[in-house]
Amino acid sequence: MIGDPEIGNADVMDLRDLRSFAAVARTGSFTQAATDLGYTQSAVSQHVAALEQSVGQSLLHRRPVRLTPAGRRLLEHADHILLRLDVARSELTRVEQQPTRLVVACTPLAPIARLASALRSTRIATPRLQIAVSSVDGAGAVSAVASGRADVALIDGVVAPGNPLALTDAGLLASFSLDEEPVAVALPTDHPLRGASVDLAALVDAQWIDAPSLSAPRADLPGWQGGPAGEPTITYDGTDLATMLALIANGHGLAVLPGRVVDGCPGVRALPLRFPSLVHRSEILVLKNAVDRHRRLIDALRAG
Amino acid sequence: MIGDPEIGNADVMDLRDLRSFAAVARTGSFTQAATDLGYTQSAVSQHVAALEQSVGQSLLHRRPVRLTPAGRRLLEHADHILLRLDVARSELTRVEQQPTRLVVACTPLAPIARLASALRSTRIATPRLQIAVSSVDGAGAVSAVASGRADVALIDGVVAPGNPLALTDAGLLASFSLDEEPVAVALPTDHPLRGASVDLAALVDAQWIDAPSLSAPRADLPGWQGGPAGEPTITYDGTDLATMLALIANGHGLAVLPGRVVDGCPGVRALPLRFPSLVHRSEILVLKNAVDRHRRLIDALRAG
DNA sequence: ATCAGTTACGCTTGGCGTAATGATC
DNA sequence: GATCATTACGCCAAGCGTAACTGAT
Repeated sequence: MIGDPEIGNADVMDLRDLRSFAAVARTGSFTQAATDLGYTQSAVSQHVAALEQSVGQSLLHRRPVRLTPAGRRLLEHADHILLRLDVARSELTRVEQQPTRLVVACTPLAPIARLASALRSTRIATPRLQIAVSSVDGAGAVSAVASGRADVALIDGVVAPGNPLALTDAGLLASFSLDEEPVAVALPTDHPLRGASVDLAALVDAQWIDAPSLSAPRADLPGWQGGPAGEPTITYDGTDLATMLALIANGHGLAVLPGRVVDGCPGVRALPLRFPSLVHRSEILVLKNAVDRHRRLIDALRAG
Repeated sequence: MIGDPEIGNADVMDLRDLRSFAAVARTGSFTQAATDLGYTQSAVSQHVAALEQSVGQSLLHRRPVRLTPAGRRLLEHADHILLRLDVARSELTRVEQQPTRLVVACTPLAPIARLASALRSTRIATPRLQIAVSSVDGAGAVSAVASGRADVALIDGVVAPGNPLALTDAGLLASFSLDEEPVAVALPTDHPLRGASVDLAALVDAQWIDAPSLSAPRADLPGWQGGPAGEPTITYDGTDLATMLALIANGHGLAVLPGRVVDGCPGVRALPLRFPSLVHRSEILVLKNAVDRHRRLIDALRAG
């Protein structure tokens, strides 16, 4: 019967399974997901197995762990669901705390200076107000805001001009563009490449440093097409910009970074990107519910 | 730690609890929800209790069963989550069935005739194609499409002109406007009220027939303000339009209905509504994923 | 007194961890 | 052989139903 929604839905797809699946997909490892969630590898394995049986399809290739097409589809839903669950929980457990604490989640290259001046100009920063800043990746920022661990997030990323940052949003978050600044390829000063600007395509064969915690990995850059498989890439997993620049200065590889942070750094020079046209964009992220509450801060930030 | 989404989320809010809670909120009864879901009243009671303990708040007033403010907030999230879960499941369990069967969920006053002619004109109705039509309410139609029990839904409702029908959508459904036609107050032919048209406000004290399965109850009409509590109202729970019109013709009460279905019916006349300005709107509802698959049908329906 | 939701209680099952097994590099 | 996922198994607890209980009409 079409109109009867309940019969036959007995199999309700456990949320623990979904959470474990999402964690495995995110980390690429059953072991890592298990420690993240406080489970045993065994438990996570059982969760994913249960989920796969429940939907009747394989969701993950093992060894290496990668999503199947079905897994990719499910993950999108799972992310939305888990995010909304976070929001629901944080909405309901909201202790009506007086607004003496503003928690801001930031990605490493987000414009924290703007935040500081915005707080000053709006006089939000009364003595009774505390600010906690913590480096998180984009997904972490979304999660932090959704779950109420942070009130707002300042996030950044490299995208085509005018495009919003790509986030898993379930229609619950509002984001406001703060800033778009030029990006450049960061090179050692003694690098042979000269000229006023450069095509990314001209550098496919170069050695790159991916710093996924600091900036989008090269493969995720908009307009980046494949490139030859197996070309060497160094990965730096930290969030320290100085370290990253030092690695570049010492010839370990190149990276795409906002020009601002490269300029004036010894041993490194920035070569503006000609194509594809990219910008380093910053956004402020707030729960839709909370937009009004943070209106003044948002406006001050947007005003610059 | 802000950036670590996983620690402390141990309490994952069981989906069964959420489902039971939503069912209770929908039906207004623990007992009814239990039978709908195939549980015992006791189990549903435990589910809701567990959920309330989990969020630390009362979600439902009992006796009569009604949502608390916190419950209302949670229900919105729960509906979205359960809907998305339905979509996820139906996406993954999609048997790659050849398109020989088109299942259409319809609300009682939806323009099925248009569907028939659209099918003829697009020649979708080849011999190998079957059509199943079943009456469902708006929420049922959403659920039917989300879970894949129906491919498309034809839904109707009374709204202010130009406004979409209100549905719990998690950003997964696409709806297309088909039609807006005038609504009228249906009266017995011998009713004393005369004139070319009528204000709803002039009829607050009249006897009404609410037919929630057939049309929006009066209290849900846009622009309906409260009205005196306790005025008598008859309820007809069926979906049969002829019965409804017979009730009106026999003086049991008035109702707001699309003018089209009233005109020409013996014993009943339609008085156009002057204020508030309302229309009977029809929409076609499809999973966003499936819009392309059903493009021709949608276009044909919209063309009229 | 009846109806509806809650609480008590026992039983079953599901889900976890430990540990052994298997596969892949 | 090391690493990582799966399977086996036992144990505990979560969750269900039955049935007694409570309160409201």
